[in-house]
Amino acid sequence: MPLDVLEPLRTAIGAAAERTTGARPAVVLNAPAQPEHGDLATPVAMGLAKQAKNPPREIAEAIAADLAADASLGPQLQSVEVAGPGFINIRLAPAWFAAVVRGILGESVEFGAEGAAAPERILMEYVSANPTGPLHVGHARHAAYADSLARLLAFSGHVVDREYYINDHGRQMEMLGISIASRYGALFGVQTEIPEDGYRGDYVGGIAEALCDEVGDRWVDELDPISDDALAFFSGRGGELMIDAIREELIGVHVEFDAFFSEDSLHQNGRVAREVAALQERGDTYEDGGALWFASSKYGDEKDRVLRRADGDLTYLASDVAYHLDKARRGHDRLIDVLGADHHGYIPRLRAILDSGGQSGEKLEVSLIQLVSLVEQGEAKKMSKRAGTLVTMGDLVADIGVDATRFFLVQRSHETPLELDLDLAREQSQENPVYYVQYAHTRALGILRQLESEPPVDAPAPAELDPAEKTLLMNLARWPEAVAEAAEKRGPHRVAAYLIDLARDFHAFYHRCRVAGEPQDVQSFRVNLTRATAWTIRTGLGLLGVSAPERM
RNA sequence: GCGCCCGUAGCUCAGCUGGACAGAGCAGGGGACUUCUAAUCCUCAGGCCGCAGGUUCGAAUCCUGCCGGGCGCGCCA
Repeated sequence: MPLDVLEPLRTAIGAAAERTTGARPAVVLNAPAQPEHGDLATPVAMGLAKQAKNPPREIAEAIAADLAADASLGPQLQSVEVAGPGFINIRLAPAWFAAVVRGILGESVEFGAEGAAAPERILMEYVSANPTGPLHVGHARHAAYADSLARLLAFSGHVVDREYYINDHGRQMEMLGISIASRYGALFGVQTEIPEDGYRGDYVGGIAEALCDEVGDRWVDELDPISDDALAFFSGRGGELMIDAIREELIGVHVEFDAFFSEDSLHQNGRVAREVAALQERGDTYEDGGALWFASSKYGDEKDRVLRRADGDLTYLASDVAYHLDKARRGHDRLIDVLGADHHGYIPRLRAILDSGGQSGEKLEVSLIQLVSLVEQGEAKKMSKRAGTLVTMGDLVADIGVDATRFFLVQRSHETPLELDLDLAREQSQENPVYYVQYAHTRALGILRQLESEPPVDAPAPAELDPAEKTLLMNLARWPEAVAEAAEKRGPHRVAAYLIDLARDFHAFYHRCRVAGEPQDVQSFRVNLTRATAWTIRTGLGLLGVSAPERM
């Protein structure tokens, strides 16, 4: 069970409302911006005013009186007041705050974990870049977003499988093979042309050298013109090396997968052909203009789509029929595809595939990631694969580090285009919010290092609390809610925002409140508060794949 | 033309299943280090929350229309 420290209060308020008005409302509790509005406030009376046909203030007064008399809360409430149009403002006693800290530190499962209302088995697919070149900053955003979301969902109690779909079939792989073969030939003095849309990056030469180490001059005599066997070797083995490199690079930014699923394997083992045939048997296809069409509009797509071109080649969609049905049949409750925003129009046909195949299209959920653009010296940086001006994920990480890269990329909602100022990212390395959060963590550990012994978790509350202590604790109390919301809304950026908030409150607490050397009860409470904060920051950063250093 | 996303402080963006005077970081002004690390804190300044209507006791948040920007609408992948 997750610990939601506010839940008992919500329940008590709901019960009080029911006793006084007969209706049981959903209770919203907020920490007011104005300290004179108390520690917590609820607008619940305003919502009840209409159906109860009484002025909101009157209802609020009744609920407040009932609440104040609630024996189960007695020692934890300091005061209950009605203010404004009918807000109920609650001031909590030190005993409540002490109970919260105790709850956080003494919980049997991790604080804030397993908060999902209904745990699901979820299959996430993300990055899935062609193995024809290194990952660029767009992939980096996908990776940072999806990996953080996966961690978040798992933390919330879901079972998450992570998969990378390798687009290793078709023309672009041949291009890669030809490009590598050309560079391979050059190592032996054999000059061949790299086609117009071939790949020219340095990495191509690197792969050629690696393959040369593997097979020596085995293929030198089959390069001009290139033989089928040679092409198969250079595309196949080259793609494998490329995927290895991509996997390594992702591990470097703490992004790992449970499986790498090859598109080409679906063709090799006949799955694509079988699934297309099954589609035909179901009567969801037709021929027109020499092509085979998927009648996806039957399932809500805006128009039908080609499965097999007039020239006999299967389209990318045909692979997706096999792949998505395969995924859907593995028994997950939900499939999450993380795709670029330009794939928006692709969603209805994916759902159509599932519906046609007897799976539910509803199972599929797509997170669309908006574009990352780079700005350098005040101008949009033009990125082109052809011109070799692509900024790779590796470049970015080398520039600003893994922690800053991940935090930067996941700090903003995936639904909004991200403009990343390279100069700023470099220069601001020290000012980057990630350091702000990390520093709060090291500060907390610094305090704890001073101690000779740990205080008991159930240390009694001091008679009075500093406002900074209260603010910090109220924010800690929000953690389970923040996690649950971030998971439900598929928005890991909320965790980043929460952590910046928490770090700010902790820094303020640090400046106002000494910990070591205070009277016993004060010190014990503050130590426990510090422990709870350190734990929460470390956990939160972990959900973002960012480290929580002990010293900086 | 149709679909999706975005439009909030000088800049980059949070907040959007409606709640009390709109937030953060950066940039700008002024302060705070014999004290658990100043990678910090405090403070000041800075906003027709794109525009116009509507719903509501209450709208940055919901609805409609418009304006501006991005992306997509292939027998490409």
